[in-house]
Amino acid sequence: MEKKEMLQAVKTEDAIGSSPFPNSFTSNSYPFSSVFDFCEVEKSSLGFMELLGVQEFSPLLDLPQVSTMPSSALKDPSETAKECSEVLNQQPATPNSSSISSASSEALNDDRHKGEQEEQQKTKKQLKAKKTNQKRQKEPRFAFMTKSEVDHLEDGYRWRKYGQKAVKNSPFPRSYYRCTSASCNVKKRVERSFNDPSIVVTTYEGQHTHPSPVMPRSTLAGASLPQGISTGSANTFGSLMPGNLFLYQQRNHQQQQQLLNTLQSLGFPYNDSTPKNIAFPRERRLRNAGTAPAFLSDNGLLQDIVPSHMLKEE
DNA sequence: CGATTTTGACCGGCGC
DNA sequence: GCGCCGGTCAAAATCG
Repeated sequence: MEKKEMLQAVKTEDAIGSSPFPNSFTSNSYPFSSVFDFCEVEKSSLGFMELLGVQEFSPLLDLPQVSTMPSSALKDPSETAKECSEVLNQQPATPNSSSISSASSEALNDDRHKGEQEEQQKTKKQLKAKKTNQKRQKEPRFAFMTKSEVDHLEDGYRWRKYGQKAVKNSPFPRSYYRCTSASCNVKKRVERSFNDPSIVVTTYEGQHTHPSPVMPRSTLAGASLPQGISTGSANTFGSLMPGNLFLYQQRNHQQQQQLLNTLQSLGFPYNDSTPKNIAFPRERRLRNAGTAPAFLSDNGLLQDIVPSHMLKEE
């Protein structure tokens, strides 16, 4: 019911100002009017998982040289939506994009020499500093809000959890995941809204450097991209969308179509000819055990939307 | 037994 | 400088 309200609450006035979109998202093909544009997709109470909103943000981080970033302007608005403050927080690139931190940390360690340990720590820190510096600056991030019983939504990629932290002012922890594929450093944060525990906020960071292991090649990864959207970014989207859309189509053909239209209007790389045969490894069982009937066991409504040859294809 | 999760420690950034 | 906080590491535990 109140989803609309919530989304509006989350939607901030342009905290990032007139920031350009990432290189890969031109204004033509990706018609978000501001960084925090949302699509309200559906407010049915049917689903256990609903796509509530979509954010694309941190475009500034994609700029090649981000040396003079007014961090104050990028700091999260903090008032608008506490439950999403983390998502909105831009954390843009340290003001100095080079390697200052690593140098200083080395200096700090100088007096306490512990032989090997020190060296290890040094290298660790250097690595970490480099890593974080690079990542923080470059990776575009996308936040999705879904209504779901499960925290970690299946999106076609394999993730390894590498951390969990308590979220301030929230009883729900935030989990940190990393794509298990070697050389792919896409990250994902998952947390529950503290206002509405049924809502899961998933934040993706980075671009997959490989096709989804679950939906190999012809699915969403660049297959039907509007002009100007790179496959890299599209992968980030594409990897994410199917899970949500899939549930929709289980529910109602019309709703599914409506969702597709909405997403299309937002420039999502998704259209009718996009195959939607997605495998659901784990959560599938959970869903089936819960409110969902056995709709996931076959193509079901899938056939209403997807041309049959698509379903066969893989 | 390898892959994944858990969890406390650690680090850097930031505000005061 | 200090403390808080978000994010990450990595050893131990757990899972399949």
